[in-house]
Amino acid sequence: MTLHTTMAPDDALCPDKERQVLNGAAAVFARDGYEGASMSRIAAEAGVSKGTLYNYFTGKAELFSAYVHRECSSTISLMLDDLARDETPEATLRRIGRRILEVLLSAEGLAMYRMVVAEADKFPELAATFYAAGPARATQHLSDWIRDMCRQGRLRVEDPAFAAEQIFALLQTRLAYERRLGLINGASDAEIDRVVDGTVHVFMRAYGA
Amino acid sequence: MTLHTTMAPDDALCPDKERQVLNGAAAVFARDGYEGASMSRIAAEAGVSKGTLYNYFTGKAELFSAYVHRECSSTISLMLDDLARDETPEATLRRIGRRILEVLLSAEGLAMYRMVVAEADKFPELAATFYAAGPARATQHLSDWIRDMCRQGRLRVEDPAFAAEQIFALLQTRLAYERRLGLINGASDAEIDRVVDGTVHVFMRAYGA
Amino acid sequence: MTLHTTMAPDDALCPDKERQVLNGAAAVFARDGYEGASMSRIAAEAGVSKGTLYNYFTGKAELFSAYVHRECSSTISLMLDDLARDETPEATLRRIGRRILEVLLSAEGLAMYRMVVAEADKFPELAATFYAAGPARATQHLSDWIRDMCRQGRLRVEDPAFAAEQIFALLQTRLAYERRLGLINGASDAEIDRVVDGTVHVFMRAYGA
Amino acid sequence: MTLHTTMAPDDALCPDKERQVLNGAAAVFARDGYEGASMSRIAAEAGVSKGTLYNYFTGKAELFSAYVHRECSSTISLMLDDLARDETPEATLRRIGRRILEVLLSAEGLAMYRMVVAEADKFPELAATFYAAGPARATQHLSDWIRDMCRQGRLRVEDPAFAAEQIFALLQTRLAYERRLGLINGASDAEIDRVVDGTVHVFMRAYGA
DNA sequence: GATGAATGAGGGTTCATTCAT
DNA sequence: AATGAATGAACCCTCATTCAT
Repeated sequence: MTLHTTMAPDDALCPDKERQVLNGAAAVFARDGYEGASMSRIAAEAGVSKGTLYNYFTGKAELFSAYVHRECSSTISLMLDDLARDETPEATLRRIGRRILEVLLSAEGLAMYRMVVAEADKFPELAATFYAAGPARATQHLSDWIRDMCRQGRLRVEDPAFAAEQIFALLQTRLAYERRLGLINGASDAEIDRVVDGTVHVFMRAYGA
Repeated sequence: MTLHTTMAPDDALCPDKERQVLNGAAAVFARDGYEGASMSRIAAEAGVSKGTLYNYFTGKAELFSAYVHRECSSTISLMLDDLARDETPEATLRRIGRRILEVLLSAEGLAMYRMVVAEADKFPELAATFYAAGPARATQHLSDWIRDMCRQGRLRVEDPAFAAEQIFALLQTRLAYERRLGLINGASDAEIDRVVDGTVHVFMRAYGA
Repeated sequence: MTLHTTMAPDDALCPDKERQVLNGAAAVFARDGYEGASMSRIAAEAGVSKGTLYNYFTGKAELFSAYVHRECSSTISLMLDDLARDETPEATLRRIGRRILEVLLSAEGLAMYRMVVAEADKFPELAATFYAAGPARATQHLSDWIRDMCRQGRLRVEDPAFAAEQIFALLQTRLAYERRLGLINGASDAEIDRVVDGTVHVFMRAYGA
Repeated sequence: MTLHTTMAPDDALCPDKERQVLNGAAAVFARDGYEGASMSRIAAEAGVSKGTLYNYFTGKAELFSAYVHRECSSTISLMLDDLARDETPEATLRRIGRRILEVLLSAEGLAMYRMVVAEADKFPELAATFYAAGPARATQHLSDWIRDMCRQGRLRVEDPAFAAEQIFALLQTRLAYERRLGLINGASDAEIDRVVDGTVHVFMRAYGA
């Protein structure tokens, strides 16, 4: 039973010192990676004692896993967007493509990708979770839309799932690749537009009705 | 003790105890990543003493750097292939695309990518080296070819460099992504063909004359 | 909430949540020893919270002390037996010797002995308590009996106290020693008889009238 | 860095920094027991760094094991003594009994006994080693002697092995028991004589020819 | 009286690195 | 040039204990 009065705002927060811990973990894991992170630094970052970490998670691995799961549920799912009806396929693709690319380029998306790729062998389950929450969901979304467009005669695609994955891949031209390698630290709107436009252009030429 | 003369065969090899060290480092780094690797294990794997490591490299970071540089010079450069003249652009693209994809899916290429992405913030120079030796070279190669094809009137491309990067991105549809996440451990020829064909198909539709 | 009245059956028990704690402590101490035991495990074993432990005992040391004292008052005192009158000294000695040996070989007696010996330097008072409750009482008992037998002319003993301690020592031939070292996990009736008979035999030959 | 010359005596010692470690371990284990000992304290006591401990032993358990084995090979084996021919059985028994008892009462013998009993469940192999090196060897020795005396017609014993164990048990009357419990810190010659004489007396009365 | 979240010191162990040989 | 013993900081984790609820 926690608090009584006057702490309404904390009420939604305080039961979750676990959240506090996870936030600290997120900051440190994102900065240092799994192996590079230390429980001491996480505790310091979270503003709790080292022991407290172990009151909520059985160890570093489980804390990492919880962090990845939470991030997959929240950040990554921002990728999805509504597919409005009354607009050209180009416009839809441009809008949703931009959304996806922005997530890929975001600090959270980048950190997630790096860690999950780096530790894929050690945490196969996390890689699967990440894949399901991110790329799989995005391409599924795109695939559904493609199928719809085909039905409307506005696209002609034999293998919508594969075509969706090609969109996803095309969005990772240049910017995403360079960002993952730390060669760039962000991207201007113009640069993003360039990639998205390139994706739309190629896709429509290849699959437009 | 007979030494130098009688060991001619070793002579070409032994001066490179450095190579021996690097081979050990390669095995351990590829398996455990940078943070996960230990100098002890590298020494053991290389069959030398721990001290010897420090006779050739100032520390773990430099050893890692040397390993990445070497790998970039050797393995990764396999990506390039001759661009024969008397064949269709499709055939050339298919051939070179396959070569690139095979490197991306190889154990060495995978390990390299994972490490360099994971440690990009800590070793920016290595990320740049990797990028230059791998993606940049491959896309440069493709770009030159595209420009040539345009001159021959067989392709129509406004921004050859960007189009080349799109090819590179399209080749990373599905297989490369899943491999990096450890969701698959390899790919059949048919699967590779599927991706390469998809790349060629989309590219030619988008940029064919 | 109905509380006190309706819980009469528990009433006799519950005041002794202390007992519950001690039972948990007994299980864990006996299994893990003093240093090896943890307050967490004791709380879990007892089915109470960790904090409750400190409501009844000031700390681990006092809890251990209380446990040892209780065990000394209960289990160990089983060693004593009536010394019937109308039977041969051999018969009495055999009966009481068997009783003592069985306690020494019991799980409780073994655990007690091990802990009290292991921590004798850290808990001198407990060693004294154990000694008083166990060996001292047993040998006192035997000593009284010997003196009685001497008075009746059935034994001839100069130093009854010492002779009693010799009985106690003789009972620890083989079985007790091996059990304490974990070389055996128990003893058959025949094995016990062998030791008891040997004790009686030697003692009567040495001190029989 | 230590020294160069003038340390000839250390020459036989210094190759064995392992010995230095073991000596530190001996001091700490003997004082604190296995669980109570800490690798930090052992390192400090040995005058080496904590890391050095792990250059010689894989961990605390192995270090403990090595210590017990060494102690068993050295200290404990002092128990044995020659059995001269031309003296009475009483004299022999008194001499060898005293030797055994002195070892049992020694600081090393005591520490060994306590630890090996306390950790018998965790290190069964060490308990067996201790038993073989100490009690088993002593009783075997006694048993051989008894058999010899029987052949000479000076003792009459049906089960020499068991009788030997009875001697061993009788020697542990009072002094050994109280010492193990920390009730006494040593024993005077007179006290030792008292126990040894008591042992000889009882044994000869029981088994003398 | 009972709880269990929070603590921080200390546990055993591994590490990259140094340096006398 | 090569060794590997030695180091001590830092690692992850467990502990006995406290205290607000």
